[in-house]
This record gives sequence, structure tokens and C-alpha cells, in this order.
Amino acid sequence: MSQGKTLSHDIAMSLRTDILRQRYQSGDRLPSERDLAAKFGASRGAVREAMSQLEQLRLIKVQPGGARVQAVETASIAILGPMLTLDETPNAALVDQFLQTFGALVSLTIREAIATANAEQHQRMQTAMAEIRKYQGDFTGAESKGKWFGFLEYLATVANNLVVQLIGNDLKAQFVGNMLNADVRPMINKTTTNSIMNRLDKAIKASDKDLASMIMTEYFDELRLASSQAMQSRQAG
Amino acid sequence: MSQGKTLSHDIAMSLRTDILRQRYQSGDRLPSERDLAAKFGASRGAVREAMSQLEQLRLIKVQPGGARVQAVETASIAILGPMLTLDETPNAALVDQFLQTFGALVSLTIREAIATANAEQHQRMQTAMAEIRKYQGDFTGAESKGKWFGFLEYLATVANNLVVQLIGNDLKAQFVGNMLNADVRPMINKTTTNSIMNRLDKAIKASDKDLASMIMTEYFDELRLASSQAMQSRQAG
DNA sequence: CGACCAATTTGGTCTGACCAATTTCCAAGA
DNA sequence: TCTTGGAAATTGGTCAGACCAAATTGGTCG
Repeated sequence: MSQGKTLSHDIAMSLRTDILRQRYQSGDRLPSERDLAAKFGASRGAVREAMSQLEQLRLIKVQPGGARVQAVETASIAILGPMLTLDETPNAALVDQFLQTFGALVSLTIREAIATANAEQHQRMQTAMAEIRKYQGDFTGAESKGKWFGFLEYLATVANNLVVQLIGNDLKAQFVGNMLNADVRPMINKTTTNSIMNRLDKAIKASDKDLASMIMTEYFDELRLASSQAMQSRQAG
Repeated sequence: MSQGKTLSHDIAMSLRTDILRQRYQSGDRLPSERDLAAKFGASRGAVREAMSQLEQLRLIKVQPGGARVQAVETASIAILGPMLTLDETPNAALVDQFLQTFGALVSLTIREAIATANAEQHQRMQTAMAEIRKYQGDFTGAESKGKWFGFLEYLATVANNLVVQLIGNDLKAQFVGNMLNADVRPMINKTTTNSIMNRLDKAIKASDKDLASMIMTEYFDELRLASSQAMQSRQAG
């Protein structure tokens, strides 16, 4: 049935799915480890390792006497990935929330990057932007995408905010893979992208951190729009 | 020595600390489970459960042949808490980054809350603000703090962004407890707080989401300043 | 009806064992 | 000397059965 890396991962996935599908509701007590071991035809050790994983997700709370299911709202970010894969098509609202949140963090990052960059870093940011503008808003190729992501990565380096960086890791780990798997590829209008990139270039040149921050938010808002349309057309087709 | 909830938690904490303190560097291979079991005077099962936890943090990657240490920058948010407790005084830069990031998310939340609130929700937001303003910027008491946090919680409910909510959970889980333990209690100037709250009240009444968002950012910037001062004086005393 | 206590259930850990995948290392070949 | 196989040792993944301590359960007594 399921084919993860190890048995304990499979068990964890199975239980996780059951919880996310509300087969076990918040507050419910999970079957005992011995019962689960029997149900999965596994040893108690394997089940315990699976439970340990779910506990790290804050999806269950395990105590002598029994393991209880926690509310999804109080869980860790790491459940977003599994939530996206519950259905074939990722939940549109969730994807939109992801893009909005990620956009806010990138927006914060570019503001801090501009605020704290030294002369050399500032120069390099401009150089990167110049390269990106060469594509004239056409982000279809792998090369242009690579430049853009590289630029964002560099901003994170300059801003040097570990908290944002770690959040970004988790969000990317949860979303990017799942989006590509579902073949959701939002495309922003070429002219719009070009306009945004040109203005972003100016804002960076002028070291206008507020403006750059706003433009970045605008870009992600466009991306949200495009993503929404892409998912609609995908569901229709 | 260490006194966690269970033995496997203690082992996980010990290994985690060693990794964060660079006793094991990125790319290094951890001792085998059997060696670790001998070192900690524990069974292999207990060690394995500890390793499972570290794997969830993305601090190590475990495979047949050995477990290898990963770079901290690619780990999960959940290592922020342990990082804060490495020294007696939490790392000031990290706390500042946390407040900045959390502020950005709250700022996003209030913008969305105002944008999507229906009449009843909008009314309730105003009522909550009115209660908060009664304290005249004095947030020393537990009651006033409770009202403020309750207000923020309600904003999250209205904005209804699960991604932000989950990130908030993780950040709170990592920071709030550790800050209180370290006895770091930032205090913002009473007059400043009062001014911010009054303006926030107006912005909400006017449904000016951009203004409310900016004011919220301003509040967290003040909090960062106060926190920085509180930690300096704490380290001096 | 409520409080208290004993029996049962459940998680936490230990020991020792086997399998499969990886790594290590040495010998054979180029 | 360097490269290349391949066998041996190491390591993680899992299983079985056992014991203890903490929590739950259920019945009894006031």
C-alpha cells in the first residue's frame, strides 16, 4: 500500500493521514501501542518510533495512560505538506495563504537586506537585478528562474535573519515539492513581471527599502492571482 | 544531570546541545547507536527514539551506515528554542530577529483581519481595542497582557490564515517560554504604548488596513528596542 | 452521589537477536 | 602505483518478550 522509506515512516504516515482526515478527532485517544502494533503487523518499537514522529509534529500528545490527538491548529508547520497531499489537487486556499505568507517574509527580507547591506553587497544586488531584467519578464526558462531564486537566496544572506531563514526552509520543504508534483505552475503576465522588475531595480538602486518591500509584496500578490487561475484551470481540465 | 520528561528526551537534548555547540560539525558522522547507547547507559531503543526526534528537527540524517549531522541553517524552526537556551542569556540578535519576524506576521494578520472581517467581527475588534485602551498603555498587569494577547488571537481567528497561525505556534513555542525563563521582560514606555493603541483604535474604526498594519509594525519595533535594552541591563546587572 | 482504593491498562525502557544496506578495507588486476 | 572488486565488518531497521512506573478504570464504601 504505502511505500515510504521505513516501516515506522509508513505507520506514521498512515496515522497522520487518519488524523488529518478526522478519523481520529481532536481529544480522542489513539489505540494503544500494542493494539496499533497488531493492526499494522509491526513491533511495538516501530509503532513507538512512528508515534515519536507524530509527537514532534505536535499532532498527538503521548503520556502513560494513552496518546491523545491534538488540534491541527496547534500543530507544527510540518503538517502543511501532508495536508496538501490529502487530495490530488492541493487545497487552493492553503496555497494562497502560503504565497501570501511567504511574500510577507520575502518582503521583510528585502527591506532588511537593503537596510543592512554594505557597499559590496549593494553592488552585487544591483548586478543580480540587472541579470534578471535581461529576461524581460519571461520566467519560463529554468535559467531565469534560477537567477530569481538565487537573488532571493542572496537577499536572505544579506538580511541575515536566521528566524526568517528557518521559517523559509520549512515552508519550502512543505510546499515547493508538493506544488511541482501537482503540476501547478503559475504564470504571471510578462508585461506585469517586467514592470515589477524594473521598478524593483530602481528601488534597490535608490536604496529605498520601503518601496522595494512594497514592490515585492505586489509581486507575490500577482503570483497569488496567477496561482489561483492556474489551479482553477487545472481542476477544470 | 539533565532532567527531562523521559530518558529518550534527555538523550535527544544532550545530542542536540552537542550539535548546536559544534561538538559535532555539519557533515560529521554521529557515533553508532550502539556506542551512544553505551555512552548514555541506555538501550538502543531509547537512543533510536532520540535520534528520531533529531531527524524530525532536520538536525541529522540517519541512514544505514551511519547518521550524519546536517547544517543548522537547513534545520527546522524547532531548533530556535534549544538555541536560545545554549547560554544563560538568550542571544540578543536572535530575540530581535524573532520579534521582527513575529511583528511582520502580526502585521500581515491585522491587515487581513480588517480586509476580511464582517460587520460583527469588525464590531468585536473595536470592542476589544476599547478595553485595551482602558489600561492607558500600562501593560504591566497580567490582566492587560491577557487582553492584548486575546486581541491578537482574535485577529488570527478573523484573518483565518492557517499558515501564519502554525508559524506563530512554532515561534511562540520556541520563544515565549524561554524568554520568561530568562526573566527578560521588555517594557515599552507608557506614553508611547498609549499613543500606538490610540492610533491603532482609529485605524481599525476606519477599516484602514494599511495604516493598522504599519502601526502594528511600529509597536513591534518599539518592543524590539525595549527588549534590547532589557537584555543589556540584565547582562550588566 | 461522591470519595477513595485496588486492579488493569498503557507508556517507557531493557535485553538480545536477526536482516538488509552501507561502509570499510584489503587483495587482485591494470 | 593506482584502480577496481569483492568480502568482511559496521550500522541502521525491526522483532520478540519482559519489567517497571504512571495513568486510567471500575468497583466499593461512606
